[in-house]
Amino acid sequence: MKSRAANDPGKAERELADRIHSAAIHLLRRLRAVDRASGLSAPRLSALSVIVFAGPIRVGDLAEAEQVRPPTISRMVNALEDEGLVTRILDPQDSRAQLLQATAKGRRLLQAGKERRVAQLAGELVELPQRERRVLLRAAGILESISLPQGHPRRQG
Amino acid sequence: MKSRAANDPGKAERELADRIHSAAIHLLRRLRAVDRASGLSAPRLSALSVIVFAGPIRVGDLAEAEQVRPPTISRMVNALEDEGLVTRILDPQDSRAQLLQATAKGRRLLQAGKERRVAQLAGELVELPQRERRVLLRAAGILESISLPQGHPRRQG
DNA sequence: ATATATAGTTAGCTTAGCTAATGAAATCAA
DNA sequence: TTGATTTCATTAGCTAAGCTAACTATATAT
Repeated sequence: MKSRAANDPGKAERELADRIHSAAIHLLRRLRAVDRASGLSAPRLSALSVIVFAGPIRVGDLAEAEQVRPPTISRMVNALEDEGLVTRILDPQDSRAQLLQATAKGRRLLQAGKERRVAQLAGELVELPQRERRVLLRAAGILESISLPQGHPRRQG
Repeated sequence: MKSRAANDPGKAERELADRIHSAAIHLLRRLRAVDRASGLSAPRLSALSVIVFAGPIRVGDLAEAEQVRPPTISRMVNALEDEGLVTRILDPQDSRAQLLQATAKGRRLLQAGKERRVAQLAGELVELPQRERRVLLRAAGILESISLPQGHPRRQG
């Protein structure tokens, strides 16, 4: 009889992927609850996050990052602008385009929200033994490394 | 001079929490892209997932799990029912309430979607050395353990 | 028996998603 | 250098997803 891996190639990876996927979903589902305190909806908070960390960014690139169509982002940016969280500057390279930047208020709001999430999670982690925390730290590094496209050219957009 | 931890208690946990949080966000953001193939919107897919894995479940409990208000869920369930993905049965304990159950079609649709996500992630994991995959497997177990409320009574709903 | 609380839906609003069409600038062709 | 085509963003107009307030119906408590 052949080995398990030969009978079902990739089975171990799929089981691992399933576990990681499930853990990530449950983790973020729990943390999402504290975002109510930000006063922003989830889509706006997510868009603001991209603008803060990837900005200055073009409207179309933000739409792609958020996996929505440009008109959706266009209106969200208007709303964020009205709330004084984001400003637009003209793209010096291309005068059809604009670059989106977070304001100081936008950065503060996002930072506060992130700190609430992190504090909530940190409170859960504090009960873990040091050994397990080290495993989680290594895992975070590994997961971040596979999300970077460097080295492996992406084949699906 | 005092130790770092004494100067800033919980700093190590917050750094760890930040890394895990960030890794989970980026992971799920990437995987979300394959959900387009399901033909369902993200909110419906999420609700269906809860019904499949936690069902039979009451409408109000589903609303709480999804962190939305009952009217929002009420209409989503109607839509899922119209598509033949979910059915309602009367709660034998309480005739005001209903229990939601996924149909075979609903379970198949969700299962196919999950397999697409898992296959995508598994494809990324296959490039990792065995040692790192073992770290990820342990991390998944640790993360799942802290999300379980057993032992620690939850204080914030 | 009456009052109160709970489960879910309906009504009506705003926000978030989409496609199609438009305006304006960039790029390509001839 | 014009003219055609592509690209960036917005507008228009629709459906879906979020909310609160108000309602119906059943459960529970007085």
